[in-house]
Amino acid sequence: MNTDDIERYDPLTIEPPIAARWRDERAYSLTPRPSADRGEGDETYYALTMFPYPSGDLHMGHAEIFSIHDALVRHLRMTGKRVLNPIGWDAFGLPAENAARNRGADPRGWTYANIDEQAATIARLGYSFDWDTVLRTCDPEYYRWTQWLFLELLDAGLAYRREALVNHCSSCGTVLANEQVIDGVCDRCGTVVERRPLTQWFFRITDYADELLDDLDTIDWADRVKNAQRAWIGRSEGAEVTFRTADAAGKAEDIVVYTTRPDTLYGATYFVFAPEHPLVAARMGDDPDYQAYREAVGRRSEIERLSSFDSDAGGGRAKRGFRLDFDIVNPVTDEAIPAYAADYVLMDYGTGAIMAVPAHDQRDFDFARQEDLEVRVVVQPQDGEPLDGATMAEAYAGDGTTVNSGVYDGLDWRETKERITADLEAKGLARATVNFRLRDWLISRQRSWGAPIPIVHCPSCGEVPVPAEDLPVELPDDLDFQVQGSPLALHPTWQHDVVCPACGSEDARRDTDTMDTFVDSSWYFLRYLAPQDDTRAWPVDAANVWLPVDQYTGGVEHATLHLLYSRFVVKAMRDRGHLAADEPFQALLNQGQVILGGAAMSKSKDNLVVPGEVYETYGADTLRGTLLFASAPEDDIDWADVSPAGMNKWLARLWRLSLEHLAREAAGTAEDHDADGVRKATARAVVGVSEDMAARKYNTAIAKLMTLTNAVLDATRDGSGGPAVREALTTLVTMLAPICPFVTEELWARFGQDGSVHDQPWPRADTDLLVEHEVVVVVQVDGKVRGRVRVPSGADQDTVVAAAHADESVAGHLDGRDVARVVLVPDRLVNLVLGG
RNA sequence: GCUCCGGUAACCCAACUGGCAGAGGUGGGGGUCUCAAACACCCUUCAGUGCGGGUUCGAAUCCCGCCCGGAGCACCA
Repeated sequence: MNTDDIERYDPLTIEPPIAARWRDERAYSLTPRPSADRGEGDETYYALTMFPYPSGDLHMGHAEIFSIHDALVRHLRMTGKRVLNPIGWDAFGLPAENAARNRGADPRGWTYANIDEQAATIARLGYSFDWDTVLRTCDPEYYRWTQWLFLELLDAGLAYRREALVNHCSSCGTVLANEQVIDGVCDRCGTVVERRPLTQWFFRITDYADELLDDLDTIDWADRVKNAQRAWIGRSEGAEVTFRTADAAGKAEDIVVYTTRPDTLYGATYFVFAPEHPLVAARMGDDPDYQAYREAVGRRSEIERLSSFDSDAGGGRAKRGFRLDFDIVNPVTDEAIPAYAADYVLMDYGTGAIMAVPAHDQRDFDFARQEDLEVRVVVQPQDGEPLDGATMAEAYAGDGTTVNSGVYDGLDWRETKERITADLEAKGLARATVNFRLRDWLISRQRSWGAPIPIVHCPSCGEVPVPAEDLPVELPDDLDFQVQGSPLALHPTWQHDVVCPACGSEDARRDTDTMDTFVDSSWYFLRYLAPQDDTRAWPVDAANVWLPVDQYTGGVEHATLHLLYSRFVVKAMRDRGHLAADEPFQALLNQGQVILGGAAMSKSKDNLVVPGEVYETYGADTLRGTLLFASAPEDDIDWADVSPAGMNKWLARLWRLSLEHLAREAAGTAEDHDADGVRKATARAVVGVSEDMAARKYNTAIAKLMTLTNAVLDATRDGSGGPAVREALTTLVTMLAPICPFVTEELWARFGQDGSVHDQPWPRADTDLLVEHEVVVVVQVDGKVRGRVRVPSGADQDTVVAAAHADESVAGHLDGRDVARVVLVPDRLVNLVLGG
C-alpha cells in the first residue's frame, strides 16, 4: 500500500472543532445535579482538582495536574461511575491588587480576563470539566457565603478577635501579610518590618487539634503530607509546673512553665522569660536598658527568623538575653536561680516562660555557655563516659538514669518524669498537660481584593455581626489602589456607609479588613454541589451524600495550609449540623512538579516552558500524552527528558495504521493472517491497561498501548489485516480515550462507530485467549538459571523436575549429585537445591 | 538536626505479593525509500540494579549501616 495516499495525522485541524463542540454542548455536565439521591447506588464519584489561581494563562504544572485528573475522570466514567467533576477559580488575592497598583488595572477586570483565558485553554486541551458548576471566589454570589461561614464560626465561638503581633511597615503605614515580608523587609518599599500588636480576627482551629491529628489515620493521603500535618500540629505531652519569684513572703508571684521533661527539674539552673512576657514588662518596664533590649529584639527577630542558618542545629542561632533584676525559686531544690529574658523563648508557645535545663536541652546549653551559667547533669546515660556539666560539649537529650535529684536518683528518666509530676501535682505545683505547636488561624488581612469581614463596629454595642439577610457585604468598585495603605480602609465612604445592626447608631463603621484567601478555598468543594443556589451555602442533603470528596488531586505545596484549613472547616460545619462528613478529602493524589534541567521553572529564571508551545505545534493530545507518559503521577517531570515529538510520532502511527486498515476494508481486501496472535495481544493489553488505569499508572498504561500498536504494526506489515486488526485498533482507541480524547474521538468516528468514544464502556478482555497450554519454566540449580523447559501449564512438581533432569545443560550442572530440595513456582520457575 | 521520596542501559522510565533484570520511549550507529534531505519504515547498540553487610533455595524488591540527589520542617521548651 502506498502510504502517500493516507491522510496525515493533523491534530491542529481535528482538535479545535471537537473541543468547541464539547464545551458548547456542555458534553460533560452532570445531570441531574447532585442531590440527596445518589442516583445509581454507589456509582457516584466526586473527583476534585485544586482550582487554579487566575494569574495569567495556565502553566505547565496546571497542564500536568489537569491531564492526570482528566484521565482519571474519563476512565471512571467509562467504568460506569457518575462523576461530579467541577471547575472554578480561586479568584481573590494579592496579584490582582499589585496589577491594579502597578498597571492601573481594575482588579475585577484583570481577574476575569485571566479566568477567560484559562477557561479557553482548559477547553482547548479537552479537560472534561462540568461547565455548569463554574464558581469564582471573587463573585459576590460566592463570597456572600464565605461571609456566612464566618458568621457561623462566630456564632459557634470559633471566631474571635484579639491582639496579635503583626508585620507593620512604618513607611507604607500599613500592616503586611506574611507573604509580603521578604527577608524581614517590606516587599513594597524595602523598609525593615516591625512587629506590632494589633487587634485581629482568628479562627479557633486549635479546638480541633486533637481530632485533626487523630483523623489523619482515617484518610488515604501520602505519608509525607500526613507527616507535614502532624509536625505542624506538633502535639507534645508534658506538665505545667509552678515556679515562684524569689521575693519576700507576700510579694512573691507564681509563674507557670510548660515542660516536656519534668524529670529534669533538679537540673533547672536558671529561668527564662519571653522578652515581651507581661510579668517582666510589669517589673522591668521602667528600666531603660530593658526597653532598649526589647526594642532591639523586636526589630531584629523577624529578620533572624526568616534568614537561613547553616548551623548544625536550631541551637546554632544566636540568642540574645537580658539578666533581669530578680530571681526565681526552683520548686524542688528551693534554690534561687537567675531569671533572664531571651528571644529564644516564644511568648505564644506554652506559657511564654521556661525552666532552663542546660545539661539536657541544646538551646539552654548554648545560652548557659554564652552567659557562663551552671550546667548540672541530672540524667546519666546507661553506658559510655559519665557526663560532666563543666566539660560537656553539647546537651544530652537521650535515655538515662536520674542523678543529682534527691529521692529520684537511680530511677529511669521516664519513671522519674511520672513520679515528679505526681508528687508536685499532690502539692498543687504541677499539672500534666498536652501542648500543641498549632496556633489559631489569623484570618484578618489588610487588603482590599478579598471578602470583607462581615462585622460592624459600634461605639456602644461593640462588634456586631452583619445580619445574614444583609449579606453580602460587597466591595466598592471604585477603590483607589495608589494610596499608601489599605485601599478599602482609606475609601472615603465605604466603612461609614452603615448603621449599627443592633442599635442603629450612625457612628458605627464597617470592619475594613478582608479574610485570608485560604478562607475562600476552605469550603469551595461544598459550594460546587450547587453553585447557583442563592438560598444557602450548600444543600445539606447533597453534602451528606457526596462528601467526602472521593479523590482530590493537586500540588503538595498546600500540605499544611489549604488542606488543614479545609479539614477544620468541615469538622466545624459538621458540629454545626451542616454536613455529616468528618473529613473533606478521603483520598489525595499529589502530582510531581514539572521542572527543567533539574531546576524549578520560573519567569525570573527565564526557563519557562508553556503549554502553548506544545499544543500549538503538536496538539493537545500530544501534550497530555507526553505529560502522562513521562513519569508516574507523583514523580517530578524534567521537561529536558521528555519528548513531545516521540509522543506525536506514536499517535501519528496509530492514525496511519487505522486509516490503512479502513482503506483495506474499503478495497475489500481486509483479511487477517494472524488473527489469533492479534486477538491475544489485544486481550493482553486490555488486562494490563485496565490494571494500570485503575492504579493510575498512566505511564505504563501508555507503554502497553504502544506495545499493542507495535503488535498491530507487525501483523499488518505485509499489507494484510482483517476483523482482528479492526478489533485491536478500536479497542486501543477506546483505552486511549481518557488520555488522548481528541484523536480517539476522531478515529472512533472514522471507524464508523456510533456516538462518542467517551461514552463507551471500558473494554473487557477475552481471558480465554490468554490461557496457555504450554509454558516455559525456568530451571535453577542452587539459585542460578541453568536452563528452561517447556511443560504443560499447571504441571506438577514431579513432571517439571523430570523435564529439568532431561535438559542437557541442567543435567550438566547437576553433575550426578543429589537434589536435596525442590522449590517450585508453578508455571514459572523451579529451583533444584543440591545436597551438601 | 528531624521527616519523607528517589538512585536500574548514554538518557528518561518499567519489573505483580521476593522468582529468567527490560514493557515503552529518547538518543547513538547502520540500512530502505529519495536527485538529495526531512518524514516514515527496518535492523542494531546498551545495565546486573549507589556502597557494605544480613535474611532466604533465591533479593532491584525485605532488614541494618552508610553515600549521593531532591523535597518539607526546624529556637515549639
